[in-house]
Amino acid sequence: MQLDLFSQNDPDALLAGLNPQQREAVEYRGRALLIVAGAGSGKTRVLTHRIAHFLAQKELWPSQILAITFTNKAAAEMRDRVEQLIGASSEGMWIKTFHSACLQILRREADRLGHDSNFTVYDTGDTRALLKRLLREAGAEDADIKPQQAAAIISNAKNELRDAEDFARNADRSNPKERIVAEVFQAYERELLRNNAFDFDDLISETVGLLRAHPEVRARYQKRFRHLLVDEYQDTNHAQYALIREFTRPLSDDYANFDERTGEVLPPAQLTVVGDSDQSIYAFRGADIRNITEFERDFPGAQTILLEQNYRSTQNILSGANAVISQNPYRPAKNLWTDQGSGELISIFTGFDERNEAAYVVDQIKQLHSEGTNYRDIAILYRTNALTPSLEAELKSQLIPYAVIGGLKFFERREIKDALAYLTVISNARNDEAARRVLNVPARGIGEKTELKIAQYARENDMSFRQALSFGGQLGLGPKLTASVVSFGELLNELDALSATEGPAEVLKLVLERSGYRASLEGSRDPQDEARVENLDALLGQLFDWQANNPEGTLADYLAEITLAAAADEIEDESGSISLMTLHTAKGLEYQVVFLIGLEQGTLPHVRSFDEPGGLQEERRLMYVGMTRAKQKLYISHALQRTLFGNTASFIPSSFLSDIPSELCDQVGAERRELRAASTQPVRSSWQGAVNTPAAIRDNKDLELAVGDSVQHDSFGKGRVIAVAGNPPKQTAEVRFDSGVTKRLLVKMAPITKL
DNA sequence: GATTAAGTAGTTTTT
DNA sequence: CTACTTAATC
Repeated sequence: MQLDLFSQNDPDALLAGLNPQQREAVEYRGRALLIVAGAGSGKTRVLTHRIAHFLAQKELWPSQILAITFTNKAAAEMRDRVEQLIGASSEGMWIKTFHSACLQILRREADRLGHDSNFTVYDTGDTRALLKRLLREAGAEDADIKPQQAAAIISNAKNELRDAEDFARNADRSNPKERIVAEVFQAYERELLRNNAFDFDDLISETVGLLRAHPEVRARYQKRFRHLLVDEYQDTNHAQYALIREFTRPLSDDYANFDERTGEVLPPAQLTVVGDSDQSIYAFRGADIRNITEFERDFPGAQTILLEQNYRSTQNILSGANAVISQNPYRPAKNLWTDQGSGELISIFTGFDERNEAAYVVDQIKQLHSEGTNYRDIAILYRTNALTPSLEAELKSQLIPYAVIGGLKFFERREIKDALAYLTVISNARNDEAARRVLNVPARGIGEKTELKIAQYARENDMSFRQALSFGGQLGLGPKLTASVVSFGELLNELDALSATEGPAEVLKLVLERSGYRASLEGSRDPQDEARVENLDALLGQLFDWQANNPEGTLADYLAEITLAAAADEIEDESGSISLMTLHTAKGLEYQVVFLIGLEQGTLPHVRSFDEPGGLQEERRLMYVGMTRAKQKLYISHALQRTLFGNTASFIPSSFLSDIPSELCDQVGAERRELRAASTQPVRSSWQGAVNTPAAIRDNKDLELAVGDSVQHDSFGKGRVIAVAGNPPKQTAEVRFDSGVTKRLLVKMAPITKL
């Protein structure tokens, strides 16, 4: 405590231990500062020290600072570190993601946009479901537009700050696809408003619209936030860029803010951004790399400071990553270095297939663990979520604790979405989507026909779906159905009333009981429903925890928080598990040991990137991000064949692999050169050590071969069986390959197919 | 209108 | 391979 007070009173103490560039970045004062921070160069340290320095110098109060991070987890960490530095609470300081900062502003200002402050935030699933209905109603079947496509088009438009009218004006009317999207876009906006909802992209774009349309609101927030700090600036899209501008552009004289003591006109808020164009990996989401490359033009007089010393990785890892990223054209020269020494070589493993690759990875993990590495310091990273099953199977069989971060989410399960839909319609009576979702959950005998009648009645009488339930008697339904509809409406009203006095967790508990949902699952014969009850209990437990941490939190707060949660937010620092996640999720994180798997042409770089302009460069940046997550040891692996979505295909090693200088690598498994030539027996000798579970090896089942049969071998190519010996399962076949070599192969296990 | 069966289409990355 | 839609039957 004594020390904390000391540092608070002594801004210079905040500079101790920083390198000259970091120190400059902390001390710089001016309208705009760009910190170009290479991977692992201590940017969080610089940001937190800069904030603490402002506070220690008494230049700013905590409440005058707005810091934007990429995930809630990063925000929490930044808050912790600032508080440690200043030895006091950072109360009033906003450290949030773009989305949660905008959420808070919109909650406050919702009425200006025709929404209530308890509006619902639609996630991608909600958006897709709504668009699906609208597309159907617009008769888009023959136009062949999938909800996902429409969602992507609309999302892109919003990220460019183009609204539905704008889109319709510029749409190509002769193109039926575009005409329908334009039409559906407008209907979608109407529905969002009617449902008292915003989607992900609205949170940003509507806030920008709000600040532009209401100068007095903009002036108010500009007066409040005197300094804006933005992390991961290279991944901002146009809407986010525009938002930053609204916070930092001068106000007109009519709305100018004044310093209350001196009467001086207050200048606009100052801006600090941190980023690294080499780590820009969200172009698909509209991130515009020009935001960072043209920063100095956008903010005249801006200062740029480069952080090039890396404190995270060994020189070998760094050199490897530099070698890969330097293949990218139009890249500002950067020279990341470390004084930590060369460290271990990068291990590169060639697996026969994905199971063999998984076996190798898990084998290494077991060894690392036995040598004292904690599980939590190990991560396995991959390009796509589809690569996890083989890893999970192997980790499970070897009893290694692991956590898949992101991927198929808990909150996407049907029963969870049902329960949340109940909470949504209770918290936001205008939300028809949620009401319709649970109309017949559990089964109440209310089907599609009745649902349409209710919806129609609601539309004709200009009321919400939920309100219309009370008028069930006027729909011309049978007595049984009418009672069912009306009592469902009463159930929602009753739960709504309870939510005024009870906390969100109690409400959920009552929802599950009084709706009969829990009872119906418990009484079901379907074995899946047993797991569903457990999941609901897990949700309930989680909500009770949340309520304990957020005693003032409302249902709307809870629902928004879980829709805005990022994958990385799931990571528990105290866990004793290794972490599995995509390269995207891994951004900003670091681990002692990193396994980068699936380094094949088509996986990383991904096939879908091949025909996108700049796609390959973005893939290379992903590779760079992945490699630079490793502190001590980096393993990279690829498989010669992989079974994805049911079919098996051969893959050649990623072109990124050959960009890594061979003197930095320790080639485990077959030599790359030889594999390409397919001239030696590649795998057997090399991966033997890694495989300790025969089950993980390929199994040809009851393949029968006879002399004269033609076979295709994954490494050796085509060949002809010249002899067969022994009996299954140890039967061997002697095969003469077209290349001239003759091999004896175990029929059951060899990577061969009969032609 | 519910339940089950068969068929079909789709599979990057995410706030 | 699976998740989802459609079709057929109770």
